[in-house]
Amino acid sequence: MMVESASETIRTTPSNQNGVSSLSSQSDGGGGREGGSNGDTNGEISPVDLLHLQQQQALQAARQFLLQQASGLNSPGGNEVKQSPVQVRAHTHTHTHTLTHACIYTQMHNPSLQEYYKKQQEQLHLQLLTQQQQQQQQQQQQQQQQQQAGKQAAKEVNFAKCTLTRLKYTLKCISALKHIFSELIEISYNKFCTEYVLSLSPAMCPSDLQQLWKEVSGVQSSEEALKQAEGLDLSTNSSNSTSAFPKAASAHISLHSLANGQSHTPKRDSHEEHAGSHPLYGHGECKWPGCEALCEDMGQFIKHLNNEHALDDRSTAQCRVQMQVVQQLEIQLAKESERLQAMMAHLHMRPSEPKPFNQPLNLASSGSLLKRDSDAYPEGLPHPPTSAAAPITPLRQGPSVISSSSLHSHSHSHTHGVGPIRRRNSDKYCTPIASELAQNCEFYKNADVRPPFTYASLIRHAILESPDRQLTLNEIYNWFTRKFAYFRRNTATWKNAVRHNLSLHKCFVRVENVKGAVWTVDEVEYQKRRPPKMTGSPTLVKNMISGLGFGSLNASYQVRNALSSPIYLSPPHSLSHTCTPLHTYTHTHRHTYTHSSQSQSRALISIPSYN
DNA sequence: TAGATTGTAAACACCT
DNA sequence: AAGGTGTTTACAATCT
Repeated sequence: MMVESASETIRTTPSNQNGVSSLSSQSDGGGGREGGSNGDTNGEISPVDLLHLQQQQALQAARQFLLQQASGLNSPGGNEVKQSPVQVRAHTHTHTHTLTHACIYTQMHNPSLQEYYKKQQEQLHLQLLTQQQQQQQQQQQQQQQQQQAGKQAAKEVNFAKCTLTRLKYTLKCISALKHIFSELIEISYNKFCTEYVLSLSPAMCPSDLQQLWKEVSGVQSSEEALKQAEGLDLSTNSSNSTSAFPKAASAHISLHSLANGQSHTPKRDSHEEHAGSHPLYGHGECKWPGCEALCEDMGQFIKHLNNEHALDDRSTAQCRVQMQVVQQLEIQLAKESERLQAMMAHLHMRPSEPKPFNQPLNLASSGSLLKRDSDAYPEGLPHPPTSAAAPITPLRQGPSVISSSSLHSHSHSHTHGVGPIRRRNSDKYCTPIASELAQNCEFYKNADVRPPFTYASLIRHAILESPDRQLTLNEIYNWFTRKFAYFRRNTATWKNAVRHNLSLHKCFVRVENVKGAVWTVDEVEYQKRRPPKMTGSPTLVKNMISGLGFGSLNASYQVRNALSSPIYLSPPHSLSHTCTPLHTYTHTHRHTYTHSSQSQSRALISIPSYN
């Protein structure tokens, strides 16, 4: 970003060639003050002012030239450097410094430019000498004019001499500055390399870095680079380093490839290489770390790859560095993910409560509680992601996640001032429970956040997720505790709610089994539940439609009911009912049935046979 | 505003 | 007797 803005500024700078007044206003390196109305309103410029201007012009020219040294390295054939330094307008010193660093980072990794840079330095020297001569000539002319004028001649000559002395001194300073800059360029590059690896490898000790860079970099020893980097003022350069980082980072490490989970291991397989695209080739450049060689087409790139990045010690070392980079990024990702979960868990947890998030949780350990946990995820059913790399977006629907700080207040029985949590928002927000759980599996496992689903939908999900589409009550309990950290406490409350829901909703059918009673789901009854109207946010509706790939609201309407647990589409039994027009449903008051009638109705319900 | 839905609590019965 | 399971009722909050 910084580099782009810097180059943009550089491009626009030459066009800003204004008059003297503009120059004088810009020439103040520190202030940047407006105006420049320092007395020359009559258009008459005194020799002293002229000398002063020339002196400043010399300084600005030097600054601008250094700028062009950095920015012009991309276009060696450009003639900008031959432009008269007097005509060049300079930026403020701070800006120049920043731009120079930004450009340095992006340019100096190419060793082929070193030679060009030396030539530019020679040209700079020559130009400085020429400028000095011109200024001396102008000085002499002015002195003659002053002598002809007769008045204050001696005084002005003395002043001019002093100015000339100052000018010479300034030129010396510029020359020295130029030398310092040339050294700084190398230092900055090495410093960048070191800082970049340090930023990616916080766990790596300097000796490791030294070893890595010693193996990879043939330009300068890493020890030297580290020494020089340590010698730099990090505080003053940090902004420049940071701002210049993205472009520079891309020069060494193709982050695009990293994002795709690809390593930079050279693919020497001809099949890979001759494909339409290559992870190491993009935008006409070789993406090999630190290469950026221009290749017109894939064939040329392949040739370049085989020639320049063949299997040798250097490529192997670079590969090792890249592996370290990827490793560190993965570690960093894991740490950041853990931090995110901790933050989210904290934001939804009373401070005084124990943190179940910290409990070691995994399916293997918690699953031991289950009798049939080994077949809890049969093939053909969507297994919830267990990888820590699973996308964690539990709060993308903020209101759907209920603060558990209020949830825990249910211990105060019937004190509804703080009150138990009502109404899960999953239905309202049309979130398919299976996809939600699949996406945020790890989050709900670890964070003490109440899942934004009703007990009924959760129970149904648990039952239908099981291989036999049936679970005992205890297995349902275990599913809750296994899937949600929130249900690992206050067991009496939610277990009672589970039992309550199982008994209350006709969609849950109790079946006497050999091993005892198991619970199944009657999809017919479940679909009969009055669907929430789609009067919510149009965005939610739209997202749901687009997310599910259905084109009509009616379809999404049905899908919402069928896909509150998408896996349930698979049984033909339930599938046949997902197309039932839901608006024709007439709800029956559930509280009116008696125990006997309920038992009777249950007896009449054919038990779904998913086997 | 009424009715439906949902969560919570509790009482009770039955079973192991 | 204790605990688990299942049923039912009551109440309140929220939503339609």
